[in-house]
Amino acid sequence: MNECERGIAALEDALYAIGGKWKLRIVSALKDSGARRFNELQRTVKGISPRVLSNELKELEMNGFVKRIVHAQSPVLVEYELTPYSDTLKDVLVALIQWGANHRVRVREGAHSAV
Amino acid sequence: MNECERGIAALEDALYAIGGKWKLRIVSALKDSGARRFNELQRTVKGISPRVLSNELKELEMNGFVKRIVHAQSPVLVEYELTPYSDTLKDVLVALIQWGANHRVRVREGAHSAV
DNA sequence: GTTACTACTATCCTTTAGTATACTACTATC
DNA sequence: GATAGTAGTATACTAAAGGATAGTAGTAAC
Repeated sequence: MNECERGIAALEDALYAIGGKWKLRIVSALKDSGARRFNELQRTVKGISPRVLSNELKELEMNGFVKRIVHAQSPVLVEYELTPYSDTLKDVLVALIQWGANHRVRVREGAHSAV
Repeated sequence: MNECERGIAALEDALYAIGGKWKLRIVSALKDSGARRFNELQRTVKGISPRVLSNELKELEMNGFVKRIVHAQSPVLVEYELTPYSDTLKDVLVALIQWGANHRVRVREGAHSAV
């Protein structure tokens, strides 16, 4: 595996971790509101189905972005919250947002702007 | 559309522009070698089918990353090359690669490392 | 004991992404 | 005139992502 291939692999790991329709919306919802329960999240993240929410939370947990906290009293209460590790995404997300916002304007303008 | 939604939209534009299995491999191939013809690219980017290569090149062109140059002599020769605009991806790609490389190590280690 | 909440899982379906491969229209070579 | 290269397109398929909706197991309130 040469340097270029390692770069592509790292890139794909990163894109896989934050890619898809819902992951960043869930992270965003948790960022805004702190710990949330499953059904609360389903109401907050508009349009997501419980199946998809469940899958995405598992992947977010596997990637270390989200912690699942079970409060064992009755009835069982489960909360999801962001980990400190999720903050490491900040720089890369800011870079993506800035580039994306600029790109959006550029494409809207029909790419007439120089360079 | 509030600020958060605009951020998500910008993010999705960015992820869409660089996402998928092939876009960055094509960009990478063009970066390494300068202008390339269609069939050259198909040989360089291992495993891509002509259909997908054709689709991806059209999207890359629409996004302003790639320029399609037709040399009208006979036989017709078509070359694809990166635009200066494609350089604007550099910072965001570097950030993604660094984060992804770190994340890969972290996940391999079973996420035992602090934070 | 019915209703409603908790946190999900299961099943099925549609849509999107990607793969495989044949084919076209043209030019050039042997 | 058969073969091979140019730059793709067309058709048909599989695989992965996501959507819709019903159901489960438990608790609690009315």
